[in-house]
Amino acid sequence: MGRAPCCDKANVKRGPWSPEEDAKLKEFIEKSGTGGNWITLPQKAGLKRCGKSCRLRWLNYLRPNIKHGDFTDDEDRAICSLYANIGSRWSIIAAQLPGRTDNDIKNYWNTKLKKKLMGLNIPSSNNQRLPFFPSLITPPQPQTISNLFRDTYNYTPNRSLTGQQNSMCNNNINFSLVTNNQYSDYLQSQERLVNSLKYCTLRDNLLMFGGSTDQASCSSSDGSCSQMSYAKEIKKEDQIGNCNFSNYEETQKFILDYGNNNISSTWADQQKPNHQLQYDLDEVKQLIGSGNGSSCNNNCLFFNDENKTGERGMYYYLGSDN
DNA sequence: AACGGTATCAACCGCTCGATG
DNA sequence: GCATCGAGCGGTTGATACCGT
Repeated sequence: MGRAPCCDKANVKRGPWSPEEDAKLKEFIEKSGTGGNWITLPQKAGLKRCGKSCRLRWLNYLRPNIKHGDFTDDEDRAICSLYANIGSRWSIIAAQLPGRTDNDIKNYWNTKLKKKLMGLNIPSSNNQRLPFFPSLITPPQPQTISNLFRDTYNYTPNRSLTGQQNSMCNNNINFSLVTNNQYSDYLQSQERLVNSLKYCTLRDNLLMFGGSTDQASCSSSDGSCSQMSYAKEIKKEDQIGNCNFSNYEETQKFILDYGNNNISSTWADQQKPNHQLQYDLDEVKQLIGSGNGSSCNNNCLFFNDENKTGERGMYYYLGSDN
């Protein structure tokens, strides 16, 4: 048995709202509020509409300080950065953009922004290296950086699902070529990576994610840093796609800022690490290779480390050690 | 002017989650 | 612990505006 409908669909009006209905709803809510009950609101307001419809109309169109259209470059950047990190969590993204609704952002993303950022050529056959990078970030780029991202595009769609789940240190979220070879998933991952790259810049051979291009460099201790300081160490022959760190010096230390993973906090809050931990290369390799769902996106390295933190699923910022 | 294809976006649908009894 | 309900969410749809031929 299916769920009971939220209202009598035969007796409610559907489709576009008339100016009269808008005025009625606006006047009622401004006068009486929603009362925390959308289901009974239309009856009280004298509207022949479903409560859900009223709620949507109010939240997306009638409530004060709503902005429509004309997204700014800063808003574009924020949307892309957030999408690259958390995916299509439109309500969370909207919460970071005052005056914007989740519906608006979703529509904007699906109809404009996505296309604006997608300059991708779809491979005509499997195992084909994908060209994409030069069209999105203005050349010339330092060779090491180019190679870093080019190497992430060794697409091998026929790889087996068996075996260890490799985390992908490619500045992407859930770039799961190994665990999921569905082509659509691959495209989605690509899209997010492209979105990340669109808004990264180079400063002193460091890769900067998010924020404005003139954002000052910072130490890894202040928590606002979004730099991936190890980028300059990557060599062409490194196998970044499966997190092979073989070209790192064994004595190299990784500073990992201990962050929080409270998704409901504001975006700014999530950028503030609480403290730092220091790992050597072996530890990092071990954590990444543990197969416990570890992953890497933007400058965040996700893994479980119960030994040091006593908690699971926390994430860390890969900071600078120099 | 007519037509077909595409883009846009408001609105809907169905699901999940948390609150409540 | 379970059932029920409403709010909220993300995906999808459909009307229509726009554009090219």
